[in-house]
Amino acid sequence: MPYSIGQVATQTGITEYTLRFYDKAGLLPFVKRNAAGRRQFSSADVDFINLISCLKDTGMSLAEIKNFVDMSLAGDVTLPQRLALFKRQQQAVRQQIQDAETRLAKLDHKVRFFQAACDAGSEAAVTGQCVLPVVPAAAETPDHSA
Amino acid sequence: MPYSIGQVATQTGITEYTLRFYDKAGLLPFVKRNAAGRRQFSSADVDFINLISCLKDTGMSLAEIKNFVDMSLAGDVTLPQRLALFKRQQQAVRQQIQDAETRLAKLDHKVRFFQAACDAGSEAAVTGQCVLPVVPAAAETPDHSA
DNA sequence: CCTTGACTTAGAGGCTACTCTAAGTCTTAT
DNA sequence: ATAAGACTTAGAGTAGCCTCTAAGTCAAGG
Repeated sequence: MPYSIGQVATQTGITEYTLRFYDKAGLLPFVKRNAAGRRQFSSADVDFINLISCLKDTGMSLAEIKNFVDMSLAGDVTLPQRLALFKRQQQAVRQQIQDAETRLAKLDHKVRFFQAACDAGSEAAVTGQCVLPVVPAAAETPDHSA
Repeated sequence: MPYSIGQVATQTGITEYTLRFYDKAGLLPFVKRNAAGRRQFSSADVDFINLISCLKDTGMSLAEIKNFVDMSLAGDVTLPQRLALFKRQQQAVRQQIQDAETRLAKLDHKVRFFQAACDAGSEAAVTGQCVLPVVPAAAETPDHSA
């Protein structure tokens, strides 16, 4: 028992507009139509759409995803390429996590800085305790601007 | 000794175009000009630009960053708001890391699936061992397509 | 003086990924 | 039969973020 586009939109949280957009873009070549030309999604289709969402969230562009879809349609010959693609994406996500952790550390630093500044009631009071400068402080230099 | 826009571009990896774009967008109101109207970046400016990069990488929009810049210029009154902003962004990044880990697990699963499929030489051979279906398999159903 | 090259501006163009409108078709219930 | 509501298409519009062009200014070297 197939699903309509509206039902899939509800299930996946992707709007009908976007689903049609993906279809137009060649990301959903497997979706069947009924006699009236309406899309009929199987639950395997829905699962695949969720996979697309997942890939997109890892930072894969629609073009790359289309590439993967095309490979999938091409059959078993492309298995090694698809394996390679997922390994690459795996690495990419690992890198993303590392980068995010680096940024988190910077944010932690900032939070400590602003906590101290808030407690002290002024930024100038804690400047110098923080490596990351905030706006060339109006408080720090006597100011000789125009 | 101040830096030119070209030097800052080299140092930060942000193109001159983008730096000017950021300036136009009000993200760099602190950058001074020389008599000829050319931008002169201090090293504090460069540090701040790196902070902007960092915030952008955490998913903050330029509009939000502008908001932060404006608050910084407004002085110590906005310290609590800035603290709150960084705390929010900290939480956002923690969430991003969690989400990335969830996706990484899915990718790991996919890699295992395709590794098995590659070893077996066909997708059909390992289908059913994987929750995430790949394209409504040409291999699984007898196929009655056009 | 004149060229080279780094800078200035305003504004046009481009890319990705939607998001929506318009006009029309199909399905279902009353 | 007809009205409501979910669907169809092509194509225009939007948002965010650059990216570049054109035309001009300025400083230093030959």
